[in-house]
Amino acid sequence: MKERLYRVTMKDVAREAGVALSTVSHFLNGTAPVSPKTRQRIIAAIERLHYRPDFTARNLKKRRTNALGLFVPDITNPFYAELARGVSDVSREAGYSVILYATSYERDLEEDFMELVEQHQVDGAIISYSFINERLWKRLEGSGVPAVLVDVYPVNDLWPSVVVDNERGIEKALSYLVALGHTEIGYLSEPPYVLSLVKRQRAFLNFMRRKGLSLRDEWVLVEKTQRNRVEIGFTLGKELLKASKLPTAIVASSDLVALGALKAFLSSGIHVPEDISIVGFDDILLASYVHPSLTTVRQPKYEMGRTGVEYLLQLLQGKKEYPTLTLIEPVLVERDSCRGRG
Amino acid sequence: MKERLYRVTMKDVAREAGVALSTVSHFLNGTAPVSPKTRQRIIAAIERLHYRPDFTARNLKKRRTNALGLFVPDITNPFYAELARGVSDVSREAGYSVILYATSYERDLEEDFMELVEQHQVDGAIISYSFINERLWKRLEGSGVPAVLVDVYPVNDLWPSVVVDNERGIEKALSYLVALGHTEIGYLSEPPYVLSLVKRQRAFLNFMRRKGLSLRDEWVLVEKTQRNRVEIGFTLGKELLKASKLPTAIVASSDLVALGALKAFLSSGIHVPEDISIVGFDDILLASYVHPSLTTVRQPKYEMGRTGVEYLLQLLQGKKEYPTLTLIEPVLVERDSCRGRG
DNA sequence: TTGAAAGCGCTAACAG
DNA sequence: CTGTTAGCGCTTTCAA
Repeated sequence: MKERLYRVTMKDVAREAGVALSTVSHFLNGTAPVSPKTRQRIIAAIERLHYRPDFTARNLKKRRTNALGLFVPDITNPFYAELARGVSDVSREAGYSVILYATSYERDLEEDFMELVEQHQVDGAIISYSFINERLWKRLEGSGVPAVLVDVYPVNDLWPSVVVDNERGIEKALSYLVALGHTEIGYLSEPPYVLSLVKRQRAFLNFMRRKGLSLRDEWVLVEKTQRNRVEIGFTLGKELLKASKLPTAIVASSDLVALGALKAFLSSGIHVPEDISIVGFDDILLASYVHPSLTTVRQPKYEMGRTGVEYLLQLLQGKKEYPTLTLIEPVLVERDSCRGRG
Repeated sequence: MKERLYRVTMKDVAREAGVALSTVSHFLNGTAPVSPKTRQRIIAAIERLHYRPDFTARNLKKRRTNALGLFVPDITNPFYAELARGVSDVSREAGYSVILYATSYERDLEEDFMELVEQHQVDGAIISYSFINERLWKRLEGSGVPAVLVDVYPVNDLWPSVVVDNERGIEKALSYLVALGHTEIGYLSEPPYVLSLVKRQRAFLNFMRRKGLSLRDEWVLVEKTQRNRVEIGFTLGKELLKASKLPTAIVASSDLVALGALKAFLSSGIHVPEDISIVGFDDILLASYVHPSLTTVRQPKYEMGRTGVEYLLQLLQGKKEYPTLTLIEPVLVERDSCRGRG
């Protein structure tokens, strides 16, 4: 074992203060009343010795880790970054550390994460990543570690799930476009590798059929391969421009895809919103700062992160006063990327 | 203490395998040779019992935590998100967890972070946040916890520091603009609350003076209050438009500020790059996806994160084979936000 | 090669 | 109110 600086322990404090070890512990944890005099002596001793409790020891005794694991596909995606902020804030308020697990969409990191969980390196997990693999969910379940799903639909009734109402979001976007007079509407999507994306796409198709709006194959473009979201949007946008006829508006599966498409249009001399209107999904910070600023369906990411952790904290206390599925109402944020038709 | 599922411990494995506790440990850690037969029995027992070592106990014994602390001002800032990815990847490769500490620029979280460190909840720290407060550096120093600075200039010679060569970056940007024929150049900056930003601003002024280029007060706009970077850029951009005469080009202190300024210009009918050229700093992912795409000075954020952790891992092993200050060479990335003059 | 035993620093009965 | 004591699950001498 490596040489280390001498560590001040509770034992030292007890000796210095002339009291028993347990008295110090009781004082520190408030688990038993301590007389004012001993209290003073303990405080003085702690001060003098610069004592700091050792969390590892405390955690071993209490059979916990004081940490929560956050599992996201990509921390550089602003959606997850905002989510992480919400998670981080509430966790800290509750005295927990958050261990970041960002996969960069690499499959084998899922296994690493399960190791982390099974080795009890976290007390609970916030999962914002849909395991395609059913086996991993089972493994997580088997670990006995409490978990919450954020932006992931329920997979069992053990874990609460917090997701935005994706269908509603798409419907709001489409209703808005229709109200503006649009009838020829396209849909650009990243690979629908999670249920949220599947639902958005399905909601789009359903709405269009229900309203009897034309639905062309060349207007519904769904990327197959997993890669940078903006690049996907750019490629799909360029692709759309090859259509025999352009739709007058498009809905994108996410803001990043919308930004990519926007760039594709502008760089091809297509004006937004004059020639084509765009609605995004998520409302990342940058949506309001591109030109034209992006009209989009807002997901309250920060709040979703907060809510997720709040549920998790309840789970950790053995309570369970929340629904299995919490559907968050999305909000349409009107900006400058859409224009009326006729 | 709360009721918990029964935990399989090494003791159980030992009993199941019919060997001593320490033999199992030796096998698991390779600290002593184990005969093939006992090896088999142990493996079988582990398998049968679904045993997973408990890290808390191991850590207590080894006097470590197996975690690294990452301290950044704002995880939703793409610069730090990319950095975090680099940090996260290397840490995990080395078997460490990374604890995310994102402050959202709140001052009191610095104290929280110091608590984390002093309570030995991390084995080392990656600091990407300049404490204004000298006291906090001293406190970190006093904790004895190894640290590295990333995007923060050295504060002592205990901790290695990895920063981009900010002066060179600004000079590259300006040389580029000058080569394009620009002589009237402005500078928009977020609050220079860290040395990197001070250096950029200073480098700008020095370069301009050295080249004998005109330097107007109304072209050098530096925000005073800490807030959203893009909003700052937007405000400053609008502000610049009030100048008696517009510069033909501007350099921004960061891409986010540049994006805000770009938006301000475009929304005021000023064309980029026709009317004014813009150079950013950082090269965040989105720089290439706005329209026009942003010419910028690239900081290799991911690599800086990696390098920082690599140094930290060395520190943790007691080695120290690196310079106190590692200056990373910035790269000018030409895109579409600049145009030649005359 | 294997095992017994002494803790790592702290909490929590339990007794006084 | 204060002290004694038995571990939490694991690593690591030290002996056998």
